[in-house]
Amino acid sequence: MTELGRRERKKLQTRRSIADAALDLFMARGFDDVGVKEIADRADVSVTTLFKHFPSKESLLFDEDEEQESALLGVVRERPAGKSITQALRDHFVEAAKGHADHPMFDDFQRLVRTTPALRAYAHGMWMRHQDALARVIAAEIGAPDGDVRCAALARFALEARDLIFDRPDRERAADEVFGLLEHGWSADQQS
Amino acid sequence: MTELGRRERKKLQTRRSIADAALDLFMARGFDDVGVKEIADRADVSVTTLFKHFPSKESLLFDEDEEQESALLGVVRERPAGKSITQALRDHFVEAAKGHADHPMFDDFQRLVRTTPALRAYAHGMWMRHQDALARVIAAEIGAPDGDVRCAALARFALEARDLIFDRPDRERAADEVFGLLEHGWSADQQS
DNA sequence: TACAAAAGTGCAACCACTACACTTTTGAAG
DNA sequence: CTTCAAAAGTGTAGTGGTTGCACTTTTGTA
Repeated sequence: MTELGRRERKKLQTRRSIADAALDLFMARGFDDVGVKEIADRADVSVTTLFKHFPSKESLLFDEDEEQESALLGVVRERPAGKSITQALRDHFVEAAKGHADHPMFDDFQRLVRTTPALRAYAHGMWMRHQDALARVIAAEIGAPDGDVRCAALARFALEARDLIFDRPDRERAADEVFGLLEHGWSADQQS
Repeated sequence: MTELGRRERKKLQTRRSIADAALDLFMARGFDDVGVKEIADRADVSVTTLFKHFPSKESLLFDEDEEQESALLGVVRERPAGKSITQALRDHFVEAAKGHADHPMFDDFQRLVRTTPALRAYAHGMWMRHQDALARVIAAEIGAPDGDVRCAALARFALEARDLIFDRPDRERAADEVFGLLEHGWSADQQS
């Protein structure tokens, strides 16, 4: 099934060496202080080749995206009986926010992205692309028609919630409050 | 109070002529098919001057932003007694979405922004900058501490809701559903 | 009237990104 | 093994937004 010829292997290899070079340099000196030329040089390819593998400078840092989406849809689709959709999403994000403590490089990466406006915007854009897929899964789960507004809204809000929570010091508590709001509504604890 | 000297008047005048030239050209031929040079020429200024008035090509289209924010904060702060914050926001957005039918140019403008990715992203970014201010007003209204997570979440979600609603054919109905979700929660009408 | 701040200018440059014409590599078919 | 076309990679020259710089012109004020 996964029979990759030499050609494909070499292609992936170049791609990886570019991404690796980019990661190293960005981590060391910041996103804005590293030019594409330098990355290409480090990866021993031409700038043209670099852009044949990646559509933009920002994209050099975000390679794996398919896994994230399937994981996201999975936790909704295969949540245990009795667990609400919002709870499933909450738990998923809390888990992800725990920050792979085994590999501290991940925290550095997050800090790089969060502190670089261009990267922050790009990452957010990528993340929000999952909105439609998530909305469809939610609609399927509750038997609503595709394109239902409430499902689209929940999908959008839940995805936004992740970024909202990430910026907070106490993420778990923040997740409880934000997803509590989504689950039970603003007027649940509030008088106005 | 508003005594503007000749200098300030001239400055505003050049600024306006730049913005006007940009609007005309963008409307006529689209955002991507008009260069800054051409805009500067049309406004009879140098490119350098153009960029001393506007930080980017996108910003040429978004001049007034202060009014929008104060209007937004106003509808929350000065909502009639008995009206919830979410309802006030809902009504405000529905009103704004009605699209100044008197001036059809506004609809063209909206279409230009919504169909140009760069502009859409920029406008969304601008819009979301109101989040902190809105969150603070909400917190003040319900007597919560500044920086309360639920208030920040409601602010964020409400702002996102506007864009969500704008894309729907029946905006009023969509507004009801989305803000109903925010007000009463996902589990209000849903079994899972 | 003189002077300093502010506005505007033109030029050169930077950087991400693209088009193009080209060479090299590689998989597969005869 | 040879042949051939597709695919990967290259260098160059460009575009377009954006900035830095040194400069002139305008304008409010002392």
